[in-house]
Amino acid sequence: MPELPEVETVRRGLEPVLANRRIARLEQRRPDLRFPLPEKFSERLCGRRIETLARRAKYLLAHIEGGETLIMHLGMSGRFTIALQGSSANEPGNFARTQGGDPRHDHVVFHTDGGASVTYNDPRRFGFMVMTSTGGLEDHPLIRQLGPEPLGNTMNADYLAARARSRQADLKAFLMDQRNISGLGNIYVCEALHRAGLSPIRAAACLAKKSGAPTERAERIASAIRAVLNEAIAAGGSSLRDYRQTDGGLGYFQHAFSVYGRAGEACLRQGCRGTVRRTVQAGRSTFHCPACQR
DNA sequence: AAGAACTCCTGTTGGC
DNA sequence: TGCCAACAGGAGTTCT
Repeated sequence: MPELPEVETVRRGLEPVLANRRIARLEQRRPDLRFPLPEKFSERLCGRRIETLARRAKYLLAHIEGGETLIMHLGMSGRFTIALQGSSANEPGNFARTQGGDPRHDHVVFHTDGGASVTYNDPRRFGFMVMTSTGGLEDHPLIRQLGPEPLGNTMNADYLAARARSRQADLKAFLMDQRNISGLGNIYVCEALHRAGLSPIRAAACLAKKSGAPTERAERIASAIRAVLNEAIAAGGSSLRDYRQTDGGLGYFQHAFSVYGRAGEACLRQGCRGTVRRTVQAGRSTFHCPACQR
């Protein structure tokens, strides 16, 4: 569900209430999400200060005083909601349901010494939380294999070409694979490919010349990825079903989609008379315009 | 070793 | 109205 822009929006929402605060109390309402929650979860967090709240790819990283890092992933339906002391947002009723989701799926609640409570809600439980030593974070199995941040300096046409050279997989699968480039998901891959005018079913190897040098297509997809992500972050992410910002508010980038969810509608590219088509790749929906994405 | 299929889980939607 | 299949922003595991 949440891709990089949504996770970054959540990070920005949580940072003011979590960074530099201590965990006063932890409510853990079930033993596991996708994986078991950390051993002695409460003991390892309570009384400790969260030094910083960072993001890597689609992961939130809470660096905890004492040398541990809490790695959190929202899966498909994970959501964080903040309730400040004296607010009624966490009490039963329609208001809470609208803001934070069905309370039956409130699995973990962090209470801070600043009087805020942060609730993790996740109906499908594809999300997870694991703890690891901060020193060994880069070697953690979940982190080690991640490709570069799409908004960082190392993600560029040269990198993509070198990585995609001689790859048989199609472009969409290549960009969805977090080992190649991290943080993209189904929505933003579809949007970036449309912006770049590239077909999702073209072989990834088209990004490189025989020499390994980047093609003009590689330049186009690299800048399209950056542009789409930056615009989506500026819009607070995309709200389709589950996703909400930490104040319960909606992101609004979904109104700026060029292809995602627009099957049968007209292509929005200037001068293109094509119609957006939905196909299925690797069991996931792909939206693209066959007329202008080649 | 790359690539594809299968899997986890709940909720919503659309067709009959 | 009910029932059932398809689908949903992800990605680890297991196969070929």
